Amino acid sequence: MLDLKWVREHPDIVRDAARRKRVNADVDGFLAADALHRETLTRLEALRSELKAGSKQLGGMSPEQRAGALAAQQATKAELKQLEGPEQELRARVAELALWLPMPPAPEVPDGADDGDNLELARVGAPPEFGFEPRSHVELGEALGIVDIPRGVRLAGSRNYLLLGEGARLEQAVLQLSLEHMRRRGFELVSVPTLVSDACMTGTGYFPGGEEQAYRCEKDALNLVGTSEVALTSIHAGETLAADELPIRRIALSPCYRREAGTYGKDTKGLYRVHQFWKVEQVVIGPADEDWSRQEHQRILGHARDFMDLLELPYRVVNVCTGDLGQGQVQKFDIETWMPSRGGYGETHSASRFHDFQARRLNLRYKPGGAGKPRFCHTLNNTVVASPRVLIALLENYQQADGSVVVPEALRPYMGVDRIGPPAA
RNA sequence: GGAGAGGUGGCAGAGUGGCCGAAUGCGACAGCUUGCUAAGCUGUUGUGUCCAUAAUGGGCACCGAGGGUUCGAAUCCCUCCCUCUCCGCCA
Repeated sequence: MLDLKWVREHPDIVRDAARRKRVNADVDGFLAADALHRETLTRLEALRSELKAGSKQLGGMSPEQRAGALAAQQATKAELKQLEGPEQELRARVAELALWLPMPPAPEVPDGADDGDNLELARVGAPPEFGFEPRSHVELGEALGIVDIPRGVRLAGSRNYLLLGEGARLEQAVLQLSLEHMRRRGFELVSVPTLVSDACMTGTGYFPGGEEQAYRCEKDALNLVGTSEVALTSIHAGETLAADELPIRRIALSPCYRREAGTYGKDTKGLYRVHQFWKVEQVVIGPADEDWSRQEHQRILGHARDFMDLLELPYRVVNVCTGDLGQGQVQKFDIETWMPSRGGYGETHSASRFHDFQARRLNLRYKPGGAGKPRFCHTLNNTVVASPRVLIALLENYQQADGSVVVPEALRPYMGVDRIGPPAA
């Protein structure tokens, strides 16, 4: 959500943001509906004022005086009734259109149509050189008996999978290591609901627009989250926090559910694009301070980079272009990790900065120090690690000629072994 | 799931149709008094939105949410949500 007063004063900036972000927001439709609504509201409130004053007088009148005054009151009321319907419709229309307005991207966001136009900012580590024909994570995992996609599909349809034995343990090891990694950085671990209300989905910006991507439990009007960001960011919705409570830095470990509608034929092989996965997500709620917000964005990006360094995986960081930016995001950095079977880098992390976009929708505020009025917080989030996607990188980058997979140093205390396999002949 | 009770301002708590945007108390803020602390006295103290403005002002809305009755609703009616107590079920 944008500050609607600001939108009225800067329609060009919003139009430009919509064009560059390739989002379908009806800026002019919004402006027209908004103007008409305010005009209607002014007339309506004038009538209400009149009616109210009349009612007050009626209270002190004698029965004879009443009869005449009542007729006038009823006429005013009839006129009021005629305006109420249109006013409500207009108000709803304005609110609906406002939900689609895009947050203008930060100045350093590159212009572009899609992820092909993202700008590489850094590259860390080198892709491994294999003295043999490297295998994909699917080939490795099936041979080792730790990944079973056909049976996963049998249980729950396409894009489902099973991890078994050392595969499931490797997943738990990465997740546990990441929790410890973030604990050291002062983040509070929270266990959150993964079935949430529409208010949470709308508040974080996933609705309207993302309904097709979410699993919906219609009976209870609840939605399975695609990321724990939704719950984590919504925790203090409707509250006014004290300045000294900020920033709030939290992580959650949760299952994530995505329908992946409209991705038929895309990334169909393996564990890259699946309906259900685990993710440790970092969310920060901070003060309305652009400089702080930018610094924090770098910090949460850093936490994820450090984690990839800990796993000793080659990755790069990209500055996501306007066309690949979400409606509410002001700026986004993705971490892409080297995946030999793709012959390239695949997205494993996404660090977003929202300014006050989510906070406005959630009505998430804080009282600045001193006697200031409450202000909307700034929110940010980034992945710490997501599995099984990270397993692709681990299995493929650490594979050996004999089909075994070396466990990176940092994971060994959690795994109890330094190698998975080799597969039985 | 069944039965009952209840949701009022930062908090506690009155208010059963007009004099209620809401008593009273506590808290908070400002001033006075006091050698310090404590106490006492006086005053102020909700939010949102719209309109006009140089500051300032005015209208409207808000007593869990939405709808209804009425000239007029915190108060009456309907629906929903949430909380508490008891019973049932259950990881």
